[in-house]
Amino acid sequence: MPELPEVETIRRYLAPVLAGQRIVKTQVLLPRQIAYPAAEDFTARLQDATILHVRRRGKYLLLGLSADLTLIVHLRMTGSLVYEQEAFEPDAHTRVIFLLSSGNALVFRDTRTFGRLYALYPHELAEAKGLAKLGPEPLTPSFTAEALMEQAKRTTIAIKPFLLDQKRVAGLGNIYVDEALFVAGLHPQRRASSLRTEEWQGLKEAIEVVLRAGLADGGTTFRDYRNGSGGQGHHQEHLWVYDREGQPCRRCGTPIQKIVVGGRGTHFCPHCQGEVMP
DNA sequence: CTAAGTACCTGTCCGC
DNA sequence: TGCGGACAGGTACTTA
Repeated sequence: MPELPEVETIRRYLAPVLAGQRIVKTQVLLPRQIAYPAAEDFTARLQDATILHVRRRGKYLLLGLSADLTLIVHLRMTGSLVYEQEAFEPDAHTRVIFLLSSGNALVFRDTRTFGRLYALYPHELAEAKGLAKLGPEPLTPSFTAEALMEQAKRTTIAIKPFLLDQKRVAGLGNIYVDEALFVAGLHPQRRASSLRTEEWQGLKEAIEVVLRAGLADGGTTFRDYRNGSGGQGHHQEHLWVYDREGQPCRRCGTPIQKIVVGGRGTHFCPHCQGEVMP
């Protein structure tokens, strides 16, 4: 579900409302979603910790706590993290509840239960397997066309799975990769190593454009995504290609096609997005 | 090392 | 209506 714009939307809402609050109690309803440490130790570590700040890296939410602890949340496909200000009853998909000193609660819900939570001390950060390996963060100066191009020299894969690999760029998922490739005018099955210098520059800028557009709309909600206050995003109303199979391209009117690339459903305009072999 | 396949889960939708 | 199968926004592990 959530990609960089969705996770960042959640972060922006939660950061000011959580800062300064103490975790009064942690209730783990589905222990297997606690990746590290074991659920009992997880709750013990968090007991009475104060939330200092809320940061993000790629699709990981990083809550900096007192006592040098970091509460890490990865929402994977269907997770949500919502600040509940009314009295609430856990529903069928409520997995973890953090009761806070304000009397409100931070609630982790997850239908498919792929999401993972960690409470780590600095020397344990490698327990969050993907976190340390993340590539450059888009929307920061570390993200450059040159770095992308350099990565592509050593691979034979198509540009679509290339961009989905979090080690190459952090935070992109299936929606925004399809959107970025449309904006850049690149066919998803092009070999990454076949892109010319100008195409890498255009792709880098397209990634920035689609991520900023998603952020401006508060993310994309198809079904499960909710922002930090439980609301929906609106970017699904402005997508170029994703989930638009058979509908006319917003640029040229040609029906959007859906194919499978790297095992993932892939939407593109056969007219606007060039050739597989340029 | 890369790359591809599979596993992890629940829910929804589509065709029969 | 009911049922089986395909598919879904992501990652980690295994295998070649």
